Amino acid sequence: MNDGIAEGILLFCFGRVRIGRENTYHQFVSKWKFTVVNISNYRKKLTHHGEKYKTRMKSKTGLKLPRQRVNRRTKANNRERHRMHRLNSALDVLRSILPALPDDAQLTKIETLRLAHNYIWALTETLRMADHFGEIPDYLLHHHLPVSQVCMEHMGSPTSASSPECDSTSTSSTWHGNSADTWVDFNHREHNKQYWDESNGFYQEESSVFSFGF
DNA sequence: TAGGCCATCTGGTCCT
DNA sequence: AGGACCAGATGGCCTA
Repeated sequence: MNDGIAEGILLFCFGRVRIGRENTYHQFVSKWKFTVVNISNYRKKLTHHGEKYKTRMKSKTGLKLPRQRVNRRTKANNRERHRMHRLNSALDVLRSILPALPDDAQLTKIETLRLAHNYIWALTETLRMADHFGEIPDYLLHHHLPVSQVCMEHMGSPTSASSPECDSTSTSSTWHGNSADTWVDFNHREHNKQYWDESNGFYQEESSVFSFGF
């Protein structure tokens, strides 16, 4: 894979990154440089296992449970805690292999999954286009196109059907939703509003132009 | 202070 | 029976 293709993937994948609750996700991609998220800088919760919940448990139930049941519940809680830790570890691994943001802001869980989804789709699309045309498609590198237009142009392809912006098959309200999400055009540092367009089945941008180029 | 994100607890369900 | 998985509830931390 040459630098042009790699760059195209990065641009396409990071074309939009949710900035959500604060402006800590400064959008930037240094050419063909993947930065591993500094997981150690991620704010860790200063909680002691179960300590802060004992009070709630006691007041909520108000009952003295049989010792056997308490033991079972305790073991189940430990298993569940370890299961969630494994899940979080897997998410950390996923974050580490995704093209990372330059600062140490860590992607949230949902952002990690969405970015991974975008990334896989971009890789797949890039390979498909490279295989078909022998080069990276222009819209990944130079052209300024509305995202919806790019998606519409590829609505027929199997891979594009799974694109977050193009997915018209999903009925998940948590993925598309009906509310506007705030995204950033990282090339222009502009905040754009996206709306789920029910009639067309894709995100419609308030801003009409989306840049894929530097 | 409200809202977002998170860890944890909990009870239900399914599977081995 | 016990473990895995799931979703709802709860409360802490952080930021705007």
